[in-house]
Amino acid sequence: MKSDSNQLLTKGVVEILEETHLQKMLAGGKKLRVKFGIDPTSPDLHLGHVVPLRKLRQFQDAGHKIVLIIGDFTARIGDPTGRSEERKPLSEKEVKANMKKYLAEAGKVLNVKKAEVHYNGKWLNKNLATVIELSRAGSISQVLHRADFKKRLDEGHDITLLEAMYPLFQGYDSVAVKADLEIGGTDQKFNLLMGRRVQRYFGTPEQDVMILPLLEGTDGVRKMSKSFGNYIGISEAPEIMFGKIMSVPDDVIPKYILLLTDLPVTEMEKKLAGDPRGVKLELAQAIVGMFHGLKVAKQAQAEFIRVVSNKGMPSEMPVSAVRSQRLPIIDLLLEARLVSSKSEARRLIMQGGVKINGEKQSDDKQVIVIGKGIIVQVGKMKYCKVVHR
RNA sequence: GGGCGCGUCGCAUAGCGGCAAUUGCAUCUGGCUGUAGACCAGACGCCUUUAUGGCUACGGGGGUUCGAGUCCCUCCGCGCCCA
Repeated sequence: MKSDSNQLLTKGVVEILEETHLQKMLAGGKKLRVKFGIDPTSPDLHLGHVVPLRKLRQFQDAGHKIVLIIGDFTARIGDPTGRSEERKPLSEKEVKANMKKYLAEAGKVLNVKKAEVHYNGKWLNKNLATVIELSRAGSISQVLHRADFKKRLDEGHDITLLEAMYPLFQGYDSVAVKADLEIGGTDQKFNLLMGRRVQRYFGTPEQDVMILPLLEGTDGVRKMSKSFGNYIGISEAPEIMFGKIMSVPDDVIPKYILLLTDLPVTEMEKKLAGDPRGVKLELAQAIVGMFHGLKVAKQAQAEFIRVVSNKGMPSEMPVSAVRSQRLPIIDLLLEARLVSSKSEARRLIMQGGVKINGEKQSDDKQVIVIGKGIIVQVGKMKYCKVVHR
């Protein structure tokens, strides 16, 4: 148990403010209220989201209270962190539906039932007086100094006053829920610290802040994000998830081990030098196991080795039915939805990317007889069984 | 309110009137491999009788021209500067 509380503040943590204050609270046996903000616009969780969720779980296991804040109000403004995305206002219904899904997914890591869940619209939506008061808690110069605002202005983009208020709004959440500690990624540092400022302004005790690293995506360079297309979703099919983890560049593997698993980091790192593939298989199994169970993870691994390493056929593949018993190959590919246009089909055949029953096809004009069903392969990964309807 | 500028393939960029249109990233295919990673090569609007072929495309609409992403007018959207 002792070593646990050490790990709590150190493992996979970038920075804690105020660290000594937090240590004192823990040493005094205080049960903390640990705040974590959720964006209701993207219910699909990926491994990047799992990093803070795991940390929250650790706090939960140590007996602390997790307080989840669903930013239905702040989502309407859009967090100006990072790039400017178009932000469609979500209806209440959409938020509810998204959150149901989110909490179900988060439940694979966190014990959601034991956590408090709040919508920040509850205290921000109707209270103009609070909002006015809030706009005094921060200053223009302060906001302008924030790194990514500055960057955006320098790049010739604009920032609305409302966006500038974003950090204050979400900082007020800390007042509303009496947070002792807030957890977030490095990109959230400014926002997290604003929580402290707002709490001070409203005369309540200031929260501590724990900053966690951002996880790189499958490209190993940029942070994992849906818009970069480098994410590994936690609801993805086990085999897909397994394959994606295997494709992550080797040098970020230690980080994955540290942030996403309980595997011994230094030991694994040593092994990585000699047997990278083995370490990655182990990692992939641990992560897939976390969401799908160990048994499924083992199956996924076997499947990966069979299909990818040994270039075999997958044990299961989608089935497509086409209209006719005999079809020109191009129409066949199109009808089976393996390509999106005839031009693409021709191109793929030209490039030698199309196989039928394991045989490479090079004539784009031939007519294929379906018979009792054929196995069509496009590229390395796309398999499909085609039958006559 | 005044002055200036910008809107081109998923994103980003190039484009003295002859353009299916440059380059980078992403994507896809092939090769190679411990991997679906890296690296190398190629492809990347659609359709076809594959052709010095047809059609559709450069924010919307109109115009000039044999010919317009490129010039002109106008509308929409975005930005900068001054007030």
